Amino acid sequence: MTDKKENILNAALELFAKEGFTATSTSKIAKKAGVSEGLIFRHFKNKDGLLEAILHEGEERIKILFANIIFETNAKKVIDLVFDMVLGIAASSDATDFWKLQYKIKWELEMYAESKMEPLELALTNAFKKLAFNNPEMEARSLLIIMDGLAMRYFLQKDFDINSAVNFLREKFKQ
Amino acid sequence: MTDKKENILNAALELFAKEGFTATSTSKIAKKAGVSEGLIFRHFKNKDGLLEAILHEGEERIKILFANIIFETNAKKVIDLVFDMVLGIAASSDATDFWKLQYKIKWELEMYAESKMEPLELALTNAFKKLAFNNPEMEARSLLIIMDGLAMRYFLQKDFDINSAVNFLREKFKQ
Amino acid sequence: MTDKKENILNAALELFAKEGFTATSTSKIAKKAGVSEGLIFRHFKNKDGLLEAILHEGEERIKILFANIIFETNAKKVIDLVFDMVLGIAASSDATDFWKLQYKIKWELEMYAESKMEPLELALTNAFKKLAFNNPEMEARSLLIIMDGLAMRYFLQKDFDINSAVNFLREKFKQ
Amino acid sequence: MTDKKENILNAALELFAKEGFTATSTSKIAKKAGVSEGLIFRHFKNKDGLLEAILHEGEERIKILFANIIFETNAKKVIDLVFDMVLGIAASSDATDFWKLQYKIKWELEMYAESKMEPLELALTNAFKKLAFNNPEMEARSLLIIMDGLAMRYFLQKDFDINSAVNFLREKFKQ
DNA sequence: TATGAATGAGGTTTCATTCAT
DNA sequence: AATGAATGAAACCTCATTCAT
Repeated sequence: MTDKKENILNAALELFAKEGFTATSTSKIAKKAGVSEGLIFRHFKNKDGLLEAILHEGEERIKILFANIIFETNAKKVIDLVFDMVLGIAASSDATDFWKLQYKIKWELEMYAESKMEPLELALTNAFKKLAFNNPEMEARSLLIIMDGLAMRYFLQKDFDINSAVNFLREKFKQ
Repeated sequence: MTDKKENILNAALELFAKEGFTATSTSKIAKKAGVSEGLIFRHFKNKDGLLEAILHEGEERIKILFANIIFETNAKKVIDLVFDMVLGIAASSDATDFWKLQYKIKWELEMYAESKMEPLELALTNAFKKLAFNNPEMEARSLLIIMDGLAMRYFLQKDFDINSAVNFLREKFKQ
Repeated sequence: MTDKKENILNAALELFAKEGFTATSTSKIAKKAGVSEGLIFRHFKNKDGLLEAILHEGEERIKILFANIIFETNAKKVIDLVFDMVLGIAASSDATDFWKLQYKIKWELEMYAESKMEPLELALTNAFKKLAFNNPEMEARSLLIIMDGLAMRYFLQKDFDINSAVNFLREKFKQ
Repeated sequence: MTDKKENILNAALELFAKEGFTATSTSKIAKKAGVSEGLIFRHFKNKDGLLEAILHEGEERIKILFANIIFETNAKKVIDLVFDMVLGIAASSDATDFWKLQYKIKWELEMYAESKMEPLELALTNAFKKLAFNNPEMEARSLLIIMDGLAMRYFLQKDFDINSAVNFLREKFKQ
């Protein structure tokens, strides 16, 4: 991948995450990337293609992130890792941009990537089963719902204290 | 308020909730409302002014909704009512539009109306205190975070079974 | 004439003089006049009609102004009065608005009301003839041209010292 | 500069001069220039930017015009050249458009470009000094005021005979 | 007489996209 | 691969004007 193509991808990720897909114009992206507007279309065909490319790169990244959790065999550790993942979002501005885009796009395009989450839900279900929870499926689903709630707050509430919230909920899932 | 003004407000609410604020053009709103485009600007000055008007109406509606919970004295009932409220979202398409807009706008404009939620958080804190929970503040906050997670799933995941999720989590908060 | 009609006329005069005819919207006039926009059209049929009304009032005012000069029999006094008239423009903000509008409209609509000036030119020609000038017609015409130049500077040049310019030119016409 | 950019500039100059800045729509300019409306904004950002570009080109043109007068050392010739300049306006339709725009814009935007005229006023003052006039500063200023008066008449009065007026006034300044 | 709701045409500007180079 | 000129459609908004009350 050429430098300029990367620049476009990075600029678009940042802008889509900050302002949303529709509200970000290709000209703004080109300017931020230090590139002519035409080049965006040469590389990605159209604005949708650019988004697709970003989302595709995102999927790869998510797969890697999830892999670390899915291949964990210690049940308690699995649950802990899920909570850690949320804390990880807040750890780097890069990760923040990345996840914020994922959520913003979800809302703007109204699609919840259930399939992407499935392996994680399965891993969690399995962990809760091992820990002899009554309803491991629902337990797993609930945990992921909470993750979404936490992420939402972190992204949208200026002074949200994500650490104490995560710690508190972590305890709740140790029964 | 004249009929046509109402029509505009209704059309805009529906379209903003379905397509988002930026992606909805004033001409689309006018067409749906059966009204000339200019009338939107006569009544609301701006597209922003139209949004503000809708959001303002929304605040009033939220105040009423919350009042029913806040003035409940039975602690267990308070918590139950919060869960019921989430179920209420799914009960009518009108309520769905209303709440979906609230969430979509939050994401598009990146603002979490913390202040609006404060009275509810206080009422919940008080309820958990009465029920002798260890950390009533965090318990209340967590419950609201979960509400956000549930709403998010309901709006974005096609086949999400909100009822069973709510029922399961409801139990979790009975310790 | 009703109060409100007068208000419209005054507001329009002021705004047309300040911002020009095209650049002044009927809604701005209505707001400044403290009147509904519709009333402008009730009284004056349309925006052009409003301008016409103002211009018509202006003609009356000009006739009166000119009368004082035209009926003067002392030749030297006639010339002096023309110079005094220019100084008079600067004397009151009301007169400034009035004349500024006359000039602005001339430029915007590209019409020089020669006929309006004819009696004045005739009076001046006659005065110069009495004073035995070689070419009284051209002398009169030149004086009026100078008046236009002076007015233009007064209206458009921030720090223009109209008094000293008038005094200097006044001497020039005493040969 | 591309052909189309030039076309826009020319069309705008002509239309602004004929109809005024506010009254000329960008769509009219585009049509006359044989160009898409969007191109105006790509090249000049704004309608204001387009005007600025025209005015900027105008300044350059004025500088060149004035240079010929300012570097003249023969005092009588300097004064003659100023009168010639006015006659020059009427000589070509291109020059007419150019100067008409300068005047129209002055009136529409209410700004007299004193600084632009300063070098000319200085040169004239110097000329009158050399010719031993009593008050060379005022003499120079008056001459320029008269130029404005002449230009105004030429542009606004249908049948104005600029030649005889210029010739007459030219004599007046030979004392 | 006076208002205020309403409109349709047209205004400036932005946008995604194409194309010649 | 990369640019920059160019476009047409559509965006938001303003305007003069009409009409029912």
